[in-house]
Amino acid sequence: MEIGVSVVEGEAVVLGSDGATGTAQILGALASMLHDEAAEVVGEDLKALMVVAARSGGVIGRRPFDTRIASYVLNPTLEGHDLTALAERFLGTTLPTGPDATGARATAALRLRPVLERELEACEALSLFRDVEMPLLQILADMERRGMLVDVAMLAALSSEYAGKLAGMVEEIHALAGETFNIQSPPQLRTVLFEKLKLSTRGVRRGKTGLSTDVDVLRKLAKQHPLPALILEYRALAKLMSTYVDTLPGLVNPETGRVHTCFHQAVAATGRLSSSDPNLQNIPVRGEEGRRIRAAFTAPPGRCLVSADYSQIELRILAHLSGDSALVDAFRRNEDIHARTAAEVFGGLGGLTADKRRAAKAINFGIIYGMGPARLARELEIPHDEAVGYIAQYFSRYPGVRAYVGETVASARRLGYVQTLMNRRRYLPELGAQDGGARQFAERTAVNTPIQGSAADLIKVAMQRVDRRLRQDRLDAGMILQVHDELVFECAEEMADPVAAAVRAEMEGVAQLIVPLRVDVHSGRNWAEAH
DNA sequence: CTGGAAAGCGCC
DNA sequence: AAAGGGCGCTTTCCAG
Repeated sequence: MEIGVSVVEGEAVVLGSDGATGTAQILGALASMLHDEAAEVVGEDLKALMVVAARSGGVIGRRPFDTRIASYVLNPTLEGHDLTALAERFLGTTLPTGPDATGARATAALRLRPVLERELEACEALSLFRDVEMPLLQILADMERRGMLVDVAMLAALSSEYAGKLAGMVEEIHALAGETFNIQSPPQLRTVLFEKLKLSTRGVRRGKTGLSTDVDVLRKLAKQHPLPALILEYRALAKLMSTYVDTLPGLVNPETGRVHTCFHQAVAATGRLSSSDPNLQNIPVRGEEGRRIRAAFTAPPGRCLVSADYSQIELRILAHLSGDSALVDAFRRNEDIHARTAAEVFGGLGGLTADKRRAAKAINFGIIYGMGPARLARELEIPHDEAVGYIAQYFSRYPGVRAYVGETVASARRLGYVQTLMNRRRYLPELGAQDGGARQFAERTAVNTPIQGSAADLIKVAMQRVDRRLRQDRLDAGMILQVHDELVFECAEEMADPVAAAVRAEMEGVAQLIVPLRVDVHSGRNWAEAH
């Protein structure tokens, strides 16, 4: 049996191969229909359907085909991945919309499958689609359904505490400024800093509307006046308050007492997942207050959280892709990579200082992102020519990386796209742009995307391996979160050790790169402890 | 009133 | 020259 599915306005419309259409409003009926594992379900946004089906014990066939994700794998940055756009692009038909058009839309989904499959085959991405992205669909649905427990009382306590602190800071800031103004308004703040207090604007960057007041600028200004530092402190706390402390409780599902984030599988240009409502991929971790918020993400009594994150996965991928002998050597010896770069760039003499390591870390990341000397100079607060020297020294010590960067950009210009380890493709038409700025941006993207995107490939495969292993071993543990290089599980407290061992083994064994993959695993009562 | 741009910032 | 890659969310501010 073949079923076309179109999810319109959150309502699943099912089309049987006999052509009969119907709106499945009763979830039980839908689930039983989909319980037929022989069914081949074709449609868009199948994850929503899987969440529904899983609730009633149903499955979505053996070989689901999601048209949106197929389109995304073919060309992630294209504007429309919806059925209407795909029908236009691949079938040359204009699809009707609305409640009466569901049958036509489901039919289009069925017709699109063979077309999209041929396209995927043509760019050798069929395996990525069929063996990685489609199996991930069910895993993400399960993760969303499980959700994560949030200690709302803890957040409420933080809220009162922060409210008091913020109120005090507002008074202090207004007193220091000599007037009351909206601290959260960059234009008003700009007036206070540069017109009223007449702070020096030397070296202050400009945005589109005038002088910037962002964190870098305020840090510089802090040397002239006590106000900027206070603003920074206020902003940090206000950010935590409005984005997390006061918002998260409202996103807790009253039936489960948990937050059920939505993972998006066809959004990020590199192949990464994204997360929303709430975004659990940007929960604070740095700083004392950040960790207090993270600690509000917990496991229920008797259970605990296990977190496993890849160590330096992007730099390891750079080592693999470039084959640079020094970089490969460093990882094979399991060295501290930032210390190694510090030694290479600054010489082994004088020993490793905290400053040197911090600088080396900035350079290591800068290379991945295609950083120029100006940015490095700003970040390290050093003269521009010194930054130029460091970058030159880096490339002379890691010549394989230099060659890789050059070859990657050249190949991208020739082909018009770059690819990841699993043939995820990203087209970069801007490489041929007249506008130098746009072209350089595309060149940085050409270098970064294979690295970031390959990391995304690997962790997606890892998710599948770990999920299968946990089921095989009958471990009472469920994956609940993915944060790009980290997986989080909830499990029975006494199972933490075997879960950790299984997770580590599956993650480290996900692929044989020319350097080993390393995973750090921790467990705890809450996410801060487990990190 | 809503929508969107801009600025800013949390994470990897 | 305006900058390192990728996201999502908040607030402000202004236009419709």
